[in-house]
Amino acid sequence: MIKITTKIRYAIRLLIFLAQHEGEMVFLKDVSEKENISFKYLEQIIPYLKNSGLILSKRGARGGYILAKKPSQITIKEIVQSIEGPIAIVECVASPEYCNRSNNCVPNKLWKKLNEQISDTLETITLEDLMLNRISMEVS
Amino acid sequence: MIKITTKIRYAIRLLIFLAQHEGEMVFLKDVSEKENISFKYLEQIIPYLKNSGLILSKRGARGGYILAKKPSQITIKEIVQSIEGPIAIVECVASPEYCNRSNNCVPNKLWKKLNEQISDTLETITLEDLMLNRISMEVS
DNA sequence: TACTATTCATATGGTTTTAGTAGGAATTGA
DNA sequence: TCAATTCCTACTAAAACCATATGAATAGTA
Repeated sequence: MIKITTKIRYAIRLLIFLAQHEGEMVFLKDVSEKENISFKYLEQIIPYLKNSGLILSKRGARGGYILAKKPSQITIKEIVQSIEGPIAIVECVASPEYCNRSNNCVPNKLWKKLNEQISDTLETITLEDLMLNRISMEVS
Repeated sequence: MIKITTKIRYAIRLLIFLAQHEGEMVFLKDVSEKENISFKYLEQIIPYLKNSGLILSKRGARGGYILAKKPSQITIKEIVQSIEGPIAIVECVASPEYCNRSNNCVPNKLWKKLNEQISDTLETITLEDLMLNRISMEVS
């Protein structure tokens, strides 16, 4: 049903690593080794984060990556969306024209609610929150 | 990331159909035609719902299906779980032994929170709520 | 200049999941 | 006996997922 892909999980761990080394240029090689994630796979994740303006890069020897914003200004939602585009647990919540049943579809409201809830939760949590272990388990 | 499969969506529509014909034996053929869902695919979804005690069946001519409980006593969570088992957006929230990082894993708490939130939401909504369009969009 | 370390770009491949289709056996009512 | 229905199981095409592989481009440094 509802699975978080490795791409997203790796992206978050990568960004947390960058956050923990704020100010320094970080080599992907180091992230790969310390976090034990395939270097080549990480390389494929990077472009999404760059295109969304979450990280900056520098090429060549002594190059690397660095956060483009402060950890407190990067939400989990941004990270997810940078990789997978708009959050849509079913097609029709993002594109009503996708399904002609949309108008009088009984379950539609359920999916919309769930979608908003997930979206809201991911939006309220930032990289900084993760770093500082500042996640309350209470339902907000 | 987080997609609702057709199996789950079809199951819910099937059950709503049964709920709308409470008391009658319903032919799968009718559900298939009225809801415009592949008959053969629906047939494959049925066993999950039967095994979870959500529906009862009668074989042979003039057989069919009927809800095993009142719509107010069937939660969306039950339906989802009947098809996909425990709700776990990442393996480690259901089976901590799955990943040895679990102990000091920074994102873990995020996934746990999101998982619980989804699980809670699905648990509070019943088939009856869907039928009566009784889904509030406010975040509870 | 040559070398090395790094990012960047693109192609390829194996496995699993998804979303069905298909055929026929078993059961039951008329 | 027949027709209508559920039940059971096998098969398949396409997509998604999770990588691996190769090499080009870039930049610092000796």
